[in-house]
Amino acid sequence: MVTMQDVAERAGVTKQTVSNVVTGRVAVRPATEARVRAAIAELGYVPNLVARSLATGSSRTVGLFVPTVSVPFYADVVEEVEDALEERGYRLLLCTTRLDGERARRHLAALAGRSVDALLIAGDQDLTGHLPLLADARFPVVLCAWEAALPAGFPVVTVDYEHGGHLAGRHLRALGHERALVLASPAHTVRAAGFRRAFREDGVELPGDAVRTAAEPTFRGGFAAALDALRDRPDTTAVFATHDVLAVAAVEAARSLGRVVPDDLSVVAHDDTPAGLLSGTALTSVTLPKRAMARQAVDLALAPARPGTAVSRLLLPSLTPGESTAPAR
Amino acid sequence: MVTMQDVAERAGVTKQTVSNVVTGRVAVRPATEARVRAAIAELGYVPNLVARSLATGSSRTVGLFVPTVSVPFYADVVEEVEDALEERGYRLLLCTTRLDGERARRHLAALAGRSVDALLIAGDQDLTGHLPLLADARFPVVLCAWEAALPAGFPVVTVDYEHGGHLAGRHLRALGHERALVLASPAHTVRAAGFRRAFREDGVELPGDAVRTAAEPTFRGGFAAALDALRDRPDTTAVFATHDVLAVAAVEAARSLGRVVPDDLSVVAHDDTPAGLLSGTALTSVTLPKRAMARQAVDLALAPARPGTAVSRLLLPSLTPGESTAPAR
DNA sequence: CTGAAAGCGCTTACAG
DNA sequence: CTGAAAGCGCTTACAG
Repeated sequence: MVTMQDVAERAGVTKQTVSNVVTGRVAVRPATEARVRAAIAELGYVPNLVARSLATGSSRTVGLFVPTVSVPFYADVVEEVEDALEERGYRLLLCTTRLDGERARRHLAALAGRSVDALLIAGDQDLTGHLPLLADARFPVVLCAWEAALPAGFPVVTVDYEHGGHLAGRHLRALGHERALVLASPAHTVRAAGFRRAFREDGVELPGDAVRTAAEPTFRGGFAAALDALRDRPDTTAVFATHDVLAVAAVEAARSLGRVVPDDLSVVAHDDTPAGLLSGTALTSVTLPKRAMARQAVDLALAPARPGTAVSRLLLPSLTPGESTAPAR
Repeated sequence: MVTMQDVAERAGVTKQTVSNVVTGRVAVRPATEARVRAAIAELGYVPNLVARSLATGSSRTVGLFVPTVSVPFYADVVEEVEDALEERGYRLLLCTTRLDGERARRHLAALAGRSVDALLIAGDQDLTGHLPLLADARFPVVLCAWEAALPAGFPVVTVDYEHGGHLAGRHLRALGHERALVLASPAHTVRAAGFRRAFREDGVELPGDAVRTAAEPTFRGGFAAALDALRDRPDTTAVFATHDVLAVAAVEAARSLGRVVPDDLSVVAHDDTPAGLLSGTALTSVTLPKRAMARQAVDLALAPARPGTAVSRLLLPSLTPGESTAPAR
């Protein structure tokens, strides 16, 4: 293995001159620099990043916890975080927790000891029991894309999910819908609440059972719940699905009842992840600013908090019109 | 920051005795070990992994290149690799290339300099131009889940995709199907070839245009191609879709033509990733041994190749029966 | 079983 | 602009 010392000898300088050339921290006379660069090329020298990390105290690596990458939303988050890190010269150490506390604990232990400069934790996860570990971690911890149950004491960059639900509700109200249902995952009560508020503010109080919770946030679970709800309340003209797969399930359930989307039923989805494409219909959807969220979370994690810096950020979602909503008739 | 030296002083020993306790490499007298462990606990000592890496020459980290994590198959591969690594005490550095050669090159550069002990490259990727870089990488490189265009000179762990197509074909022939179509992604010619071979071996030569290539491997692309094909050859009784999304598209296209799956049309999918659930029907599918593939790739990457060790492995897929195939009538 | 020494390959003040 | 020295926090033979 060729070291900085080897390059230095070849170029007839000392190794810190080589270091100066490589890091660019200190200016080097052009002629010297040329000799050093030639030596680097001839020897095929590659700086040892581990040695650099030990000397500088920074590993140029950031850890990211996500529940899974098998859910399109988190897959997108991972790629956005990766992009943001790459732009800043950092690498990504990925840990999927599968919502398993024990896994999270093991990963946390593996990250201790300076192997990351910061840790991003995306998605509602049960951190109970790890809070002490996290609190005296030797690196900054930033929470990202959390909807509820935010543990105190950590910076967080997330989306105003309540506002997302509100946007969906306002959109449907603007189209004249009155009898609406919410098809929700158990974890999405905040989104449902925002939706309800939009209707209330516009003079329509949705009944208590307007929110139908799917036993599972899967196609099957959503399909069953949607079928059930639409049979129960056949006069329903609009559905807000808090999750993309649930939206597809709602469309299919409506279709199986002989109803056409959007003519007979309007459907608003949440987050236009690739799964949305599967329905064959571009869904009207609440869109989350994933890229902005990733970038701000990374910036927050990498820039040490100084007085006057925002320690938490709530980003606004938007509504992307599609072909799945139409005026009520 | 508390170091090994601090622990040593506290316990009244030298730091290499602390090292012996921490690594467990050398036996330590129980009484001494107890004192050391007490000191570690009192001081909250965590070994600096970067320093250890520099001393040992191993970072206990493995890099993984995948085209993307937004495709369910690769999402699964990432999680399987992560599991395999965790079991062996390694961490995962993730790089998604997005099939962009320039991204791959940058990532490769970022991994040089001993920041990983090995690199896994999953999924057909265009490595042209990076081959020299890879060839004299300072760490082992293992290819995994490649279907075609295998660059020579690297160990590879992959699936016999041709055999997967063959399984699909045999299954449909066993059900008595004769007029079959293949709905394929441009990259899946190997799977289509295996399918064709199964029919040929059973006495049925599929016409040249039996393989329909979707312009894009998306729902939309597959839907259009399937609709086109089924209109073109209305006597078709079975479809082999080389990709899960294409299978869902085929089911939907058939339905839109008033045909019922599996009664009027049998559909065999490839790889039962979560996307398959969206169709609402459990699809009969070729199943890839992702877990075995990940484990063997990791083992191959971590165990230095010795004479007599298999340097490449081809794993067998299987066929998982579902509700989307039935006897031809 | 425990201790003293050298070394892993860099960077960082600090002189010149 | 360049050089000599110390240090980052570990591990690894090697004596005792």
